[in-house]
Amino acid sequence: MSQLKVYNSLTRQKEAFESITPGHVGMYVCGPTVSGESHLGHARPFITFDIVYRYLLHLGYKVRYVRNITDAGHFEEEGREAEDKISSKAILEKLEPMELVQKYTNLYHWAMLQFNNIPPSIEPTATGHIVEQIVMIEKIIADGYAYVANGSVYFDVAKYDADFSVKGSPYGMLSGRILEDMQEGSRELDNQEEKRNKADFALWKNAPPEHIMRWVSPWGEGFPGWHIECSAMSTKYLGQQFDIHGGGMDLQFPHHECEIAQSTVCNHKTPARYWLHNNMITVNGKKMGKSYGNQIKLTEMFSGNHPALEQAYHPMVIRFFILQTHYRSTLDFGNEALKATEKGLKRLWEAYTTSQEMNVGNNHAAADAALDEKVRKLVEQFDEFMNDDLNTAKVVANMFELVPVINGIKDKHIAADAISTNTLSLLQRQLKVFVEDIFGLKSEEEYNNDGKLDGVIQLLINMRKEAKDKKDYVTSDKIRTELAALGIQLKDDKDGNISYSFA
RNA sequence: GGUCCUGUGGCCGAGAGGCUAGGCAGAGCUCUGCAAAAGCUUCCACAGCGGUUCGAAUCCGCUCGGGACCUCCA
Repeated sequence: MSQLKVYNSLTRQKEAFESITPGHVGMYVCGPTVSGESHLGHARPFITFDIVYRYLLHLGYKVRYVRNITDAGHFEEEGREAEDKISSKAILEKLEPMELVQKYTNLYHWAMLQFNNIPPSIEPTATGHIVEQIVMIEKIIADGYAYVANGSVYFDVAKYDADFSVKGSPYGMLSGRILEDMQEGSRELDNQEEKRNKADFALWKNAPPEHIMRWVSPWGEGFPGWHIECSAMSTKYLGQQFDIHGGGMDLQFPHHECEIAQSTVCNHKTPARYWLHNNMITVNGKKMGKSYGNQIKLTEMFSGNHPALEQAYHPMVIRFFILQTHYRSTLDFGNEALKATEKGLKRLWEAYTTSQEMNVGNNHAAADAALDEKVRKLVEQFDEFMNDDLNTAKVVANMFELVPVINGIKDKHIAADAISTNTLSLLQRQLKVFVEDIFGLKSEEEYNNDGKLDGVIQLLINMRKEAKDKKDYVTSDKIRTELAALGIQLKDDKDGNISYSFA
């Protein structure tokens, strides 16, 4: 089998993946800031890296997957002005800051569950690692790469760049920018006068009196800077250098760039070997994000309760929508596209279910050698495509090519012995592995079916069958029509059975 | 202004020198008591203009369009 290759943002090319410790992988992914509700755009990295996680497990690695929760510091409430930090929001809602954070953390966890994302091995919080962050900042100061100003601490980017460029780690190495180029276009920010250079970034911020979230530090009461938590927590749980660091492309600069600088000063090596970045979800070609006010919250996606939505979309539909494109391409949101995904997923899932119930028979020689070969190839390519920078889109395309074959066998349109037992069982096995274990798809029915419903529907199906046998089409059509009105679709199969699905 | 990405059929999207994915929608047919589902067939592409090449959607140049980052951001 081919070897896994991933596109490394650091080197701008696909590279063979080799873990530092054979058999083990350490992966860090930037998690959410829990000052507000997650939106559709947030779903992408968490689903993308869930696939990465699942695929690495499939390859047999033991993976420690760390995904943080940013619940402290300097961040903004969605839809509010810049100065409206978590603290003032808390006052408005008469909530403790941690109460607010808890609320959105719970909501986030709920959404992750809806998507069938496997929880990370460790989910550290920024507030739980204030000490680690302070220790790290002290080390950076001691090494001379940070300075204190009015109770805040800033990272000295110019000095870092000068000293580490010669060691092969210039500031900007990840995002491909050169320090001098960046000076001109940057805008005015608060407290710029405290910084020696515009490019310097905060490691620790002095807390103004009204800021409720504050901790004692060697520099006075304040809160950690925007980037230090990831450096502190990834080092703590994954070591000075680990295998994969993931996140959205918009985090590449400055967030990941700053992480590299901080960690490199402390640990003398680039923190992660492979940097993976997923692209954005767009709306009419524009990134879905705070700044554009075009985001659709996940609760709205699931309920359909948003002006831009023509209907509700099931979490599995969204998951599949994301899988149908390569993670490094933008993905344009649209009702038409989502509906197409919904229909496609339904067709795929039904064929998948059929494939798992199929009797593989016992014939060694395929009657239709060409078809047998085609099926085998389509299945074998699953691994090949995933190994090529996790190309889920191509795997999905192959799965769809297998659908007519599966349905054809079911309908007896394709002879039972056309495909060998070997190939059929390979198909069964690999479909299950990829559909359920790696893609993490699951039946929509599982969400709202407690088992009793199935019994009731089977009863109605039997009644319809009896009516049909008696040519009592009035009764049989009534059962079918009224169930359809409830969103349950009956289908007369070729073999005389009746199956159903939820519309 | 700087750095970088991108432009594929009605829509969403793979592909990245020759074999021209896939899904949805449209059209026709088959099966069926009817319908649905399913199956089969089919229409519709590589922004424009040049260049390289035996051959370009794919490489190069220009033009036009879209976008990301440089500020919190997945």
